[in-house]
Amino acid sequence: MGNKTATDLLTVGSDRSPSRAREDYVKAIYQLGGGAPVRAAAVARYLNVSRVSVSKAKRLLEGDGLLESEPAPAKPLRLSHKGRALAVAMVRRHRLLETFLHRSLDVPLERVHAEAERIEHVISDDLASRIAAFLGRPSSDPHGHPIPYDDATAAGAALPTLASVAVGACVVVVSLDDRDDEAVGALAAAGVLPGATVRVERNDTAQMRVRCGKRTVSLNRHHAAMVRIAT
Amino acid sequence: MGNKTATDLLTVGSDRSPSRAREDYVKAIYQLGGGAPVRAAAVARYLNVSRVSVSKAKRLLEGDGLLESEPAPAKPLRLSHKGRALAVAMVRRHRLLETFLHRSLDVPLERVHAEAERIEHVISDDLASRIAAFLGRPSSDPHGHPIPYDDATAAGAALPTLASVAVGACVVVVSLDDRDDEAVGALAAAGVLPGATVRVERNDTAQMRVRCGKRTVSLNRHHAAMVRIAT
DNA sequence: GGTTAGCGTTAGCCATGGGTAACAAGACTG
DNA sequence: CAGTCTTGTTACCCATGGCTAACGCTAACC
Repeated sequence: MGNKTATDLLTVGSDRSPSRAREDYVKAIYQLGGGAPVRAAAVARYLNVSRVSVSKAKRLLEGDGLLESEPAPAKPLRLSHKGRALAVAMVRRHRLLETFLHRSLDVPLERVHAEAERIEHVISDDLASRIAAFLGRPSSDPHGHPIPYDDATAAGAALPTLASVAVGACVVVVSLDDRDDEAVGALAAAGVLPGATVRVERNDTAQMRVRCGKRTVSLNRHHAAMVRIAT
Repeated sequence: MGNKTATDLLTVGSDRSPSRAREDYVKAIYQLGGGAPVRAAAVARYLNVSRVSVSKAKRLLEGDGLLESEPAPAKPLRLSHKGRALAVAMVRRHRLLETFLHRSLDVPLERVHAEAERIEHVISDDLASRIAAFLGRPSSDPHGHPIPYDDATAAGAALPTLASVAVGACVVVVSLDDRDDEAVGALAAAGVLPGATVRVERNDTAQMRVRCGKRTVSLNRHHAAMVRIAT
C-alpha cells in the first residue's frame, strides 16, 4: 500500500454522522434489553455518552418512529416495531461483516469488531444480502454469535461464563464478547474459540488455568468472563 | 434477508460526518485539479454545495494541514502534501472497493460507485491492503480507471470521448465515468465496456450508432461523452 | 469606460451531536 | 425518617456542516 498510513491523515474527534448516531442508539437499546425496555442511563453508560445526550436522542428517535417511549412517569426506552427491525438489521450486517472480514480477508479476530462497527452503518441491505450469499449464509459469526436472517428476535437466555465454571468441569465455548478487543485477542491466542472444549484446572486467583486441546493456558479472569459456555 | 428493506428504516438527510465531508472536499479538489490548484467555485459545483460551504471548509482543511492556500489575493485551493496523500488514498480505496464489489459480490456496474463512495470513508488502510491482496492487486477498477498503489500521482492527460469520434473510426474503450450511474448502466447494457473495440457508424444526431462486437447499438450522445477512448 | 457576470467572504440562521451545571423526583440505605 | 444515590430533564455552550443574503472585487464584454 502507500507509504503513509493514510488513515491517520485525517482524524476527527467524534465522527458521528446523523444516521450513525441514531443507529448506535437503536442497537444499544436492542442489545441491552433484548427487546425489553431499557433505562436511558444504561444506554448512556453503554455508549459512553452523557445521560443528557441520550435524553436528547430520545426525542429525535421518537420523531423518527424508532422509539415508543411511554408518556409521563414511565421512563424506559422501548423500541418500536420499526426500531427493532432496524436493530436486527444492524446486528445482521455487523455479524455478516465480521464473518466476511475474518474468513475472506483474514482480519485478526480481535480487530474484526471495530472494523465492522464502522462499515455496518454505510452498506445497503442489498450488499448485506450479497455478502451473505458470498459466504454461503453462515449461521454464526466468528465470535460464535448467531446471524439473524429474519426479523424474528432470537434473543436467547444469557449463558454462564467461563469465569464461573468450577474446577474440573469440562465445557464447550459458545461465544466471545466481541466488544472487548483485548480479551478476544488473548482468548484467540490461547485457542479458546467457539466450539473448543475446555477443562478448568484452576480457578481461584486472578489468573485461572485452563486445558484447551493439548495446551494448558493461563487466563485472566476478566478475559474468561467474556466467554459464554455450555456443558 | 429480512422482510423489510432496513436501509429505508432510517433516512437522514445529509448524513455528513466530519471526516466524510473533509475527505470529500479533498477528493474533489484532487480530482478536479489532478494536483494543480482548483477554484473554490468549481469545487462547490462538483460537490453540489454552496460557495460559502467551500469557503468555510477551506479554513477547516487548512487547520487540518490538508490545504495550503496562498495568502491574500491568490484564490485557488491547493492540496498540501498530506492532502494529496489522503486524496490518493481515497481514490485507491474507492477503486479497490469498486473492483471488489463488482468482481466478488456481483454488484451491477452502475451501482458500484455509490456503494464504494460511502464505504471508502470508513475502512482502514489495513483493510484496503487486504482487499487489494484478496483481489490479486488489480491494476484497474471495473470502469477502467487505474488503481494507484503508491502516492505517486499518475494523473494522466484526459483522453477524448466516444462522442467526439468521427464516423467510420474504430476505437478502444478505456474507461467510463463512474459518476454517471445512468450512463454506466446504459453503456454496460450495450456492451461498451473497458477493453471493448467500437466502430462508430453514425454520429450526427442525439443518438449515435455504434458497432460493438457483433451488435450494433444506439447510444445517447450524453452517455457516449462519458466514455474515454484510445485509438 | 461602463455594465455585467462570476468569485470569495462575511454575517447570520438552522439542525445535529456532544458536553456541564443544576434541579426535581424517585429509590435505596442507614 | 433523614440522607444519599441515581435518574431524567432543562438551560446553556461548543463544533461541524449546510444554507441564504449581501458585499466588494475582478474580469470579461460591449
